Amino acid sequence: MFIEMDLQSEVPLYAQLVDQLIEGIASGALHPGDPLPSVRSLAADLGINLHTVNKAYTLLKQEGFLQVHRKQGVVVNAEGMPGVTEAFERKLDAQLKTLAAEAAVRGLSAEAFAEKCAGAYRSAITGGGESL
Amino acid sequence: MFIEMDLQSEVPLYAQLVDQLIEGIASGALHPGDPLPSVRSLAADLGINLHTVNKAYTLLKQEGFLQVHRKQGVVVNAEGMPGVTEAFERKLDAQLKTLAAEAAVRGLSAEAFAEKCAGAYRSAITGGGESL
DNA sequence: AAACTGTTATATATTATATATAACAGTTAT
DNA sequence: ATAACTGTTATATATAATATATAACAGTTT
Repeated sequence: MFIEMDLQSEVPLYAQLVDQLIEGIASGALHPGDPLPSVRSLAADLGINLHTVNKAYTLLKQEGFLQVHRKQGVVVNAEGMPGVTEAFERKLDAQLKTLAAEAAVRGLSAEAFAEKCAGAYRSAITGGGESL
Repeated sequence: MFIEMDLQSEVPLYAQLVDQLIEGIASGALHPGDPLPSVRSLAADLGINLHTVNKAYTLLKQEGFLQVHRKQGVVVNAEGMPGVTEAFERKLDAQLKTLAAEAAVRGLSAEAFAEKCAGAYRSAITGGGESL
């Protein structure tokens, strides 16, 4: 598995897992229909509790990223990913505004900020290594 | 005051206050040297506790956004704002990557994401109203 | 002297996070 | 069918984060 937990991080473990699974889908490491490890085996691999994994799976299921087939277990939603909902747009706008404000105050130019954002998108869909 | 607390938000009150003060500086509503309300009066205005305001002020002071003159009280750092530190760059990169990954998975194009980011920066430095 | 400033200390209540153990119904493989 | 697995649910516990309440202190300001 390409997932690693940072026990020192201020980000909750279940949130780290949610983020990394979405990044896995964005990068193409995970495709619609792909099976995911069971809550117990993934918890064992990561050295965390079963319920922490289950919380992440449940959140991703509620948002439409994952499905649970009674047979195959948990899989990446084979019917496609959720679109740009109003709730996501609100979250995106709010977080971008907070980040942009601090960036501007610290003297990061609009162009430099834009390049950071573009790089983050590129990094997300290629998975990992930064380009220039 | 231009600050409003959302008691229903999942974002902690002290964090909402931190964000809105930084946005106030970014938009030009607050300038270096400008005095801020006392922890007691601002807490009373917002209907929250003195210690919640103090926590926000303390964080902003540690990061270099605010100063406390024994006479004038708390002011926006008159010696200028902190620059782009490595810690901020790490936080910015990590949060942008998370947001970009979800945006990409949901089908938001690189161009649409870039425009959202540019709009957030514009919105931050003008303060509020969205442009097109 | 009175009213204010940030700061610190102590205490309490609520919620979020994470773990532990156990059990259930359904599925898969031996 | 028995055993091993699946997600799911329930219960309990421990720790940390968040927020409030009350009080006090030293230093300013009026």
